[in-house]
Amino acid sequence: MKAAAPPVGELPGCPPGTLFEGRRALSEAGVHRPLQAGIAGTALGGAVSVVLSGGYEDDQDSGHQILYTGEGGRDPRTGAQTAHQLLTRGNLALARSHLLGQPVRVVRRVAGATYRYDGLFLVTACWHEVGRSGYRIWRFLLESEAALESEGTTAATAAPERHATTRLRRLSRHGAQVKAWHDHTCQLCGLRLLTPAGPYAEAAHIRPLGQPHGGPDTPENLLCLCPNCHVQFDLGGVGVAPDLTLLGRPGALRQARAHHVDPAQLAYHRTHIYSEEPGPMA
DNA sequence: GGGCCCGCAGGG
DNA sequence: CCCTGCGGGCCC
Repeated sequence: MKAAAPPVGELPGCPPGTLFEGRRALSEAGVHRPLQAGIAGTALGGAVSVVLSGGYEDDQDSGHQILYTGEGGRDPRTGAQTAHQLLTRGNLALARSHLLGQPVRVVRRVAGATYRYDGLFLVTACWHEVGRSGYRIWRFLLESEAALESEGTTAATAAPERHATTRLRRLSRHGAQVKAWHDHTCQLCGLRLLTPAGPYAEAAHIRPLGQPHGGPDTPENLLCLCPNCHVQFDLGGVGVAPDLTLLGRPGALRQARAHHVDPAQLAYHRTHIYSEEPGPMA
């Protein structure tokens, strides 16, 4: 008999705002089981809850948006980063939540040993960067589900489009042009996906638009991709080397005469989105 | 199923 | 500030 998967989402009798005295109480209520770790969950099932206790200087918390730093690689005595953070344990769990579009319970330490359950958040971005220490750290953007919903129902919102997954994808003004240059052929795998209404392709930003990445909406920052390659590219399973050969699979980036791809954006994707780590089910 | 390793505690 | 801690995921 396998242990029951930890419950995801809202817990009955525990609405946002519920207070807990100490980690023990949090644990016994099932809101956040571990007594010390900040991330709860499994490598396959994803993260189910996180605790923000202000331990990371780099974390930013603006209420509905939280920039969360992954775990590991720190000296337990000094807290200094002394090794790369790996996509394992809690970091992998959060990356799985991103992939699965699975909500994460967020708990904040509000004073002393008092913790407050603050509702469900989605992992809307997942990337890595090299910090001042010279070591790689993983970062996760958590956004309040409630805030995302009200954003979606606000008629005034412009370009952002959220699909079934939590990947934030925005429409490009130059998408049609880039697709035309490539005749709707995927630049990664060469597929030209046919439908009765015509060939289908997607315009994929190399360096994602908007925070935290801040990529430009220009043709030089776009690729013409099939839906499968688009997903894998956005989630870091495939990258493009400086010589335009592919990373993570055989092949090379297909080019069109009129379409200049900015090497700097490909470099950004390599150093922040693409990851060589094979993942739990490779 | 058992040990091992780990962490945004908590108190002294 | 330092050290003991405890449950849980995960690998053997």
